[in-house]
Amino acid sequence: MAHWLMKSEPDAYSWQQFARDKKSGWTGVRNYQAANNMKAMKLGDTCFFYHSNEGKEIVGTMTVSKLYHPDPTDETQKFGMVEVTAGAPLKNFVTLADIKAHPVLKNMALVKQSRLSVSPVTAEEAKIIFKLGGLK
DNA sequence: GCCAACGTTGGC
DNA sequence: GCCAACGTTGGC
Repeated sequence: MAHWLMKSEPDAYSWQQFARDKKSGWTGVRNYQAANNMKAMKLGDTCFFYHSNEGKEIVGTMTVSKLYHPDPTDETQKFGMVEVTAGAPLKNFVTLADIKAHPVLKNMALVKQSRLSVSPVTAEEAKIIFKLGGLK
């Protein structure tokens, strides 16, 4: 089971809103690398919800509930989307500062490729995030 | 608000 | 196919 991290600016779409919606189509990705990562997702994969700009922290989990398919909001029809279902909020948010201070997490794609909005998370990284986040 | 990083576009 | 110009993301 793979793990991923997906970013959203809370001004645009927050975790709080997502938790109310229960599930959401992840539209608006216009970057090939991010789209390729979504293409690689399988049903049931776990994703971390990261608040970019405001907050800069991992706030919750979600699972992939619909595979990659065309994004109707993309007029060029080049990019797709997945649907994700809300999981649990982290008990303790894992901040970017926490991540950068951690010997393992500091090598996350999130840090290395700061502009990539959908990035892979290794099994080891996921385990640490769950632990720091107070889950499992 | 600034700016570094980086992806995309378009002229040649 | 190269590369300069430009736009966007996102941390600080």
